[in-house]
Amino acid sequence: MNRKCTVFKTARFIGKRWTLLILLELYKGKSRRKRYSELKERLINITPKILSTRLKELEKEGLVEKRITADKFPIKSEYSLTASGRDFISVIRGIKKWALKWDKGSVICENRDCKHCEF
Amino acid sequence: MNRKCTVFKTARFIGKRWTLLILLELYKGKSRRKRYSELKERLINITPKILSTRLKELEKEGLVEKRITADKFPIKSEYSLTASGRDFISVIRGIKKWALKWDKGSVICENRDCKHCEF
DNA sequence: CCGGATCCTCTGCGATACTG
DNA sequence: CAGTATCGCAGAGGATCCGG
Repeated sequence: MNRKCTVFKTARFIGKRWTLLILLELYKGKSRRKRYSELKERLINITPKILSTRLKELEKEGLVEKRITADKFPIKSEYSLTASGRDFISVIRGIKKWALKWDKGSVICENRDCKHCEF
Repeated sequence: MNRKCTVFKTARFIGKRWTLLILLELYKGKSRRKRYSELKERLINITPKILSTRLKELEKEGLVEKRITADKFPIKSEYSLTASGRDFISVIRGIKKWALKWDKGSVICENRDCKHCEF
């Protein structure tokens, strides 16, 4: 396994800031589409640059699908999880399961215990 | 989930370079202990600084156990996976499984297909 | 309303040299 | 043998302004 390895790249990928949060936010609504502004509003303190960067990365990796309606104003762009994106949630669940098993469960996420996180 | 969240921290953690490789190297020998120099030799191109940094991080996170014999020369320090470290391999397997499922399986790891990786 | 473009800072990581 | 110390670069990430 080197830096070309998919597993390694995937690990680096999900290690980036906001990536998991964005996936979670899209997952919360199941397959419902979310507007860019909607995501920005919910992801407290995220900057527009990072959000658009991450969305592009996720789109490129095939976890997120973008749909634009440019025919009429205002232009809307909506994002949703693809099949692989939804499937990826199970990977995150694996991480969470491991984290909760080996202590670390006391840490809170935005004032809620990890145990009650929607993941 | 914010930057204090364990899941998020874990994700960032495994996203660091060499971390997975070190865990794999320690896993290869099952519970066998590995010397610092042994790890350095096997992990091609790793610098001593990064190796010692990662080992400290892993030790701090409780995935790796260090044992030193300083009573006689030469000083030996040996590393091995803890129970949580061994358990973490399953998380990596989850990542691999996902990666192989959604294409990406064609990428090679040090001239071997991911499918044949020991993880 | 949805981003792109810029600029700046800060950290990760690597190379090299050195030490108890 | 098992690490530190020092330097420097490149990329991640943030703030802010600009444009279709």
